[in-house]
Amino acid sequence: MTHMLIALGQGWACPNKKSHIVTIMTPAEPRAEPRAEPRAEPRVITSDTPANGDSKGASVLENAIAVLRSFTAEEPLLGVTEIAGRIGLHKSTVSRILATFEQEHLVERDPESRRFRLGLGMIALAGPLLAELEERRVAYPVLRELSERTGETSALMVWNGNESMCVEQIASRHQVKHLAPLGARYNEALSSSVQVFLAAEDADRVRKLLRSGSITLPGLDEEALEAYLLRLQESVKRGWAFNFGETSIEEVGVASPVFDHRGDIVASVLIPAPKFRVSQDTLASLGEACQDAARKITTRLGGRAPH
Amino acid sequence: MTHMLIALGQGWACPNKKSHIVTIMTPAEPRAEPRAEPRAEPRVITSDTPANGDSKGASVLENAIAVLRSFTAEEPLLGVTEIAGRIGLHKSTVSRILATFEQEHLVERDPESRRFRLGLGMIALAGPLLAELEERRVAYPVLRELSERTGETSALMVWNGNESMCVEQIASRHQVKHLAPLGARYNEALSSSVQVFLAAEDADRVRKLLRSGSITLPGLDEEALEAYLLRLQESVKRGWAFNFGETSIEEVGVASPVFDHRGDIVASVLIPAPKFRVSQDTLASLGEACQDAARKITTRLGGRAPH
DNA sequence: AACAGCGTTGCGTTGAATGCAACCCCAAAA
DNA sequence: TTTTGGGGTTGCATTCAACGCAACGCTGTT
Repeated sequence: MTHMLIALGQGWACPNKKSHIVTIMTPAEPRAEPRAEPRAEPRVITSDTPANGDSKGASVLENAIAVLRSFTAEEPLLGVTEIAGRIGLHKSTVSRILATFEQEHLVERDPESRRFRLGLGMIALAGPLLAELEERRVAYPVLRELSERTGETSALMVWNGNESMCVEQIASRHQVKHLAPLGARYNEALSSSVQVFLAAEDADRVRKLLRSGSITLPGLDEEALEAYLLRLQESVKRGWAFNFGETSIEEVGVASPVFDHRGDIVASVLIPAPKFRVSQDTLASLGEACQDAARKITTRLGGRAPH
Repeated sequence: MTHMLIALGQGWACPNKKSHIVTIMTPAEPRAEPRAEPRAEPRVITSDTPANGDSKGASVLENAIAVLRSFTAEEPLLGVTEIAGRIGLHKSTVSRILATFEQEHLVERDPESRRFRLGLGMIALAGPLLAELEERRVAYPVLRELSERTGETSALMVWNGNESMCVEQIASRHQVKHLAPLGARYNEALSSSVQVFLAAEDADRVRKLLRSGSITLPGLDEEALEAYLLRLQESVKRGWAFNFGETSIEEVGVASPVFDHRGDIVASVLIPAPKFRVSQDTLASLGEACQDAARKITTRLGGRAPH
């Protein structure tokens, strides 16, 4: 148990939740695409492989989205066959989907390698959304400074679909680091950013979420539930929440809330880090740095802590 | 003719073009969606309306993309019927498309209004792309300062598909202002940002582009073409290009290039403004401010002017 | 209470997405 | 030079799923 951390900072109090923030669920890890084995098995699509589970019954749209999702920051350039193999679709299908996307500027092809990449049309699509996410841009320089200061990765998370989702991230300068892609989602109760968001919900709703399994808490029973609620309160008082290797033996995390002008929580600042690099003391200092950054963002957003 | 503007600043010289930058075409105005009349005519889809031109032959994918495109920064919340009316599809079709998107987090629904908005899944999709567009984030504070200083809208444009496309924009504080949505594309030769990009191409390629009509120049003939090429050179010397009501009687614009470390052009800073607010003198000062901002961004990108 | 507008759902038809295989193209190997 | 191979595209027939329709459920209004 790592509960006994010093309560410094002055915490935040239970606010009501913000507007456009809704519900879902999922595991935590790099989060593989819902469909298709990451790569392995080139999928020998012969007569007896009508479509194994994966792409089966998937509508064009779902397939198309899967195609778009196969582009990542690490591998921005992909070939038709490559994509087809990964998501378990036929070459020709993928080729046609890509052709449509290309014509709509959602993908473009690298002139030399002849492979595909996401096109700038995506920006246009996501534009209206990006415009709304004022927090992102405000947060960016603050996160940068935070990562500079702590040396660790920092991220801006929002609560969406009962999951904590990453909308901005600055990579740690260290070799070993926690790095989740933009859009990664987390729903473990013990994840520090999830704690921050749940602390802003009222207790009954938290109970319901945990009981329903939307938010996962290992060894869930009534006792554990109440202990968890207590822990949330402590986090509020402390000003930041932590996860000391509780979701994964190798990871720790601290998180702190960002509020809007109404005192509603709109985001949280998260610092994930490899456990070996963080002792309980350094965890506390990370927590304070995190809280500090979150406050800065809150201020720049014209927000204020609740109460 | 507004050619005789003073040549101050020290200009930039002809660089080679940057990597992922390709080709297309289109008109200039707010650029209505390729498909479907903006709104008018609710489309009385009766038996004798098989599908008039618009959605005709449109694949599911194209329809789906059209649905996503109907969300704008001005109208982020849309209902099924509303969307269906605009893009000329059946309610049920749109409803089903949205259902799929919702399940993939690409749209979500506003709890109270029950209407749809873009979902954060879009961020995840566009993420790999956003990560690449380092220029955007670097440019943001600079643009903000630029708009602050000039009072006008400022934008970051990139060259994509033989069109100049907006990837970042700060709105003017004035009531009357030029405002194009993120992702808006321009292909008129006289548009100032287009001039900046073309000035970075070699003359032969520019000739080809103009002759092919990919880039539009009113009254195009050999003479006009050579005059245009000369104008590009002047822009380079001056350090910024301008468009003094030449694409539209009510608009003016100035633009200046942003370079990467190799001296390749990667973007341009554009200040569009209503003509009535800008004299030739103020145009020059806008141009200088623009150039200044572009240089700042270049520097922060670790870039340098060519030569 | 009746109405009107909106979103969803079942159903039958038909059109379009799929898988396949042949083909094209480029590049590396022979 | 020819040959071979991998990757991408295209024509075709099949079949499945997307479409339009209309009926329904819901909510808020007159």
